[in-house]
Amino acid sequence: MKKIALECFARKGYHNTKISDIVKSAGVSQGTFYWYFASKEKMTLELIQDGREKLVATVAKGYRREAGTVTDMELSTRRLLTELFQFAESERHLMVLLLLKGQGADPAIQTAISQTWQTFGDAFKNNIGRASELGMLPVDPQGVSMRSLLLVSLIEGTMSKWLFGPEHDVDYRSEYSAEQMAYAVAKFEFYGLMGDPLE
Amino acid sequence: MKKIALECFARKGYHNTKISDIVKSAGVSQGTFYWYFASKEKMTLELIQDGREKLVATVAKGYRREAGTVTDMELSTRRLLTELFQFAESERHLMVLLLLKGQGADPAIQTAISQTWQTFGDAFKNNIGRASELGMLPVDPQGVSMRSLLLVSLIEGTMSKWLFGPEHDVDYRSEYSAEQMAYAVAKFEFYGLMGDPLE
Amino acid sequence: MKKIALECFARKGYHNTKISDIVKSAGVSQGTFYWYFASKEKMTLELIQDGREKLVATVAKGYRREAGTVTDMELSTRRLLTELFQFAESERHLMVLLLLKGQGADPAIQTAISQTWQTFGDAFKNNIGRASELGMLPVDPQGVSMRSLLLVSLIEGTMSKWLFGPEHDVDYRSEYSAEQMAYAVAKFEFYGLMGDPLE
Amino acid sequence: MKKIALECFARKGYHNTKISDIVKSAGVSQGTFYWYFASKEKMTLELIQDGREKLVATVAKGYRREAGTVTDMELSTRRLLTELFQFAESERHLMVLLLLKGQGADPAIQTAISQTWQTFGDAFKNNIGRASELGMLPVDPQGVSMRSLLLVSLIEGTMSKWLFGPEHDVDYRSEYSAEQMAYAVAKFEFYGLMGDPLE
DNA sequence: TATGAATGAGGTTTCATTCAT
DNA sequence: GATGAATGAAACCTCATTCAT
Repeated sequence: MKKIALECFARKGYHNTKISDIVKSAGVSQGTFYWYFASKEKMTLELIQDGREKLVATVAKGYRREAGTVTDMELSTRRLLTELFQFAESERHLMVLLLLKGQGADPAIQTAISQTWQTFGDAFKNNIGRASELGMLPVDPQGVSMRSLLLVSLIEGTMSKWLFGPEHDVDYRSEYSAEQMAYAVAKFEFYGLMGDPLE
Repeated sequence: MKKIALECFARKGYHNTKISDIVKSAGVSQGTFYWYFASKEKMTLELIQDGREKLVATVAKGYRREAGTVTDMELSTRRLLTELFQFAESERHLMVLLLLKGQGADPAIQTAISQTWQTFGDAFKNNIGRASELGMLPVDPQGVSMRSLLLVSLIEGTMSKWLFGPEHDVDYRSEYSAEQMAYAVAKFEFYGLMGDPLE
Repeated sequence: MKKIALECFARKGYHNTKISDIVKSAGVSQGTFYWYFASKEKMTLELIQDGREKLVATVAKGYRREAGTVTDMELSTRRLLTELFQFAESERHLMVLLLLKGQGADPAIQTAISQTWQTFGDAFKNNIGRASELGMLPVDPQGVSMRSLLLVSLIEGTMSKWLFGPEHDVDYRSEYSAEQMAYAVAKFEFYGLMGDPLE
Repeated sequence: MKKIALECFARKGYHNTKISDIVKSAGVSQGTFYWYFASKEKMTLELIQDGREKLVATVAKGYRREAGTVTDMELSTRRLLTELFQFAESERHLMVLLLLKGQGADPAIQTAISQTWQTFGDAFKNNIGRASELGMLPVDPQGVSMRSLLLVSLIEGTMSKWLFGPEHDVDYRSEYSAEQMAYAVAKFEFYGLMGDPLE
């Protein structure tokens, strides 16, 4: 039932998904929903909690960075991004909740989503910090928080647009593969628009 | 009344803002709302339409790019971004609707918001295209669409995080000024993490 | 609408009275109920509050006791009880809520009813206290609280049985008039079963 | 399970006690309830039936009145009341259902409770009748029904207030013992407020 | 222009009861 | 005997919208 609810949320948003929609799709009665979940809100929080765990696991799995040259760093970033984009693709309905449709929901849900992204962002912030200390990145007087802000914005934004396109369509498929995205984003992350993409 | 509605939407989201909230804040009666607007949805669409015009005007105003060196380009980008961040700051309530809280709303509203961002993105896409043709940017085999995707994601994301912080709080104030953000984003846009920020 | 609700409560009890019953009797829509009252509970509390005020006013009106002989006291008690029984008869629906049907309701309502009877009981307690001090009543070693407990129990109980009969029927009418009840209760109050009722 | 149900009813009232509450307290499943009882209502009726039998037995046990003087009568009344108050104390949860919380229940249950009290009242009525015939009580032109009404009201009311206090709290304990109550009520019953309580 | 009482469809949630295992 | 998942009717309540004044 959770899976069905997730799809409904993805397609119609939190508020526009009625319990009756979910149970109709699941082929059970209204009462059954309340046998499994205390309320609509509680169920959504479970959904987000589940999603957060998967997302964090993916980040942890992707982040195997051996210290070394900038090229090593770029490579390992590419590996992480590939994992991330692949995960996002395989969990579109979850991502639409986390990236977009949670916005219309109730405060408790918003908070849960924000925390998820904060956990996500922290992983990147730590990494940039470590890389700076190792002298692999130029020192930034505005500190690590600005850089991680830029970085996370970039990743969240590209993920969202790659998955759902400009219209936020759940069934949108980009012309680019997860690997291509990871390559392009990693390149941009390190070298910006000036980076030689052919290199 | 529009202004008040915008603030309500910004604070509570579209669905959680009731007509009765708006009119109570405005000090008028329910009926009066329906004398001015055909419906909640229509009013919101007006709000977005107004916002789109202002946003486009700001982009148009900021984009005065004289062809020249990459440094010229960076400079003019910085000017545009400064305008944008300043505009966003002065129109927080509008931006929260466009960037975040429109997500919970009805399809027509979502579409209007998407179109607004598409208009926004097109301006950047055209510019990158022209710059590539003039040989100011390395040629990218994945074309201009990937680059504008990255760029717009970066700008939208940083704007959102700068304005509302990690918790999406309407009253959040960043430690960075609009100018600082514009500088950092422009730098990152052109040179990525490797760009020497002290240069 | 309050009046209609009171009658419904009187006939069916709090829980067995649905909002739909009330509005159907009133000939309005469900929504209208919620225009006037915040909730079923809030409305019932208003009902009880209104009732308490009337009840207290009646007690105040009836209690004009000039110090004097025991016969004076009995007479003034009879006057008070007459007022009370007449009031109860004219407000049957209120009394059924206060005396009986409030029992099935929610905690807040129960509390409000309890407080009403406490206010009621205090009036009697004060009076017995004063009468004892003036030497009009034999001194009771168990103090005034036992006596007022007995007295209030007697009055509440007889009122309830006189109004609604053994079956708690709202439409029950006793064979005794309010005056007859007041006479009998006052007699019993002062002399018990041994009091010569013909005197 | 009946015992547990009785306690639940006593604490929360009939309607506010859910089957799920009862079975949770009993440590069995919902289905088990319906293996033992046909329905919530039927079970409650059983509860009341059981209670009625015990109550009647208590009255029967207490009522051993030898004809004689008024003092004999007062004494035997005191004995009966002592039995009654002791029984009530030992069966608080039953009494709260019979005296108070049955009010919110369904018609069939109300009727069963009313009948219980009628049975109860009849015992007293018969007794007063016999005492009047034997010339032990002054003749009352309003007949025996008024007197028994007063008497039963007094007893039910004092029992209720003694057991549960002004707030109808199941766990309330009066400062008076069952014997003290019986003494005071019997005194009041025969001599009213004028009775010399020290005699 | 402006009011505010009235509407009613539809939302989430409750809970006594059933039934296959 | 006992379970617990499943049911569905019906409850309370919400809120965008209407309309007589």
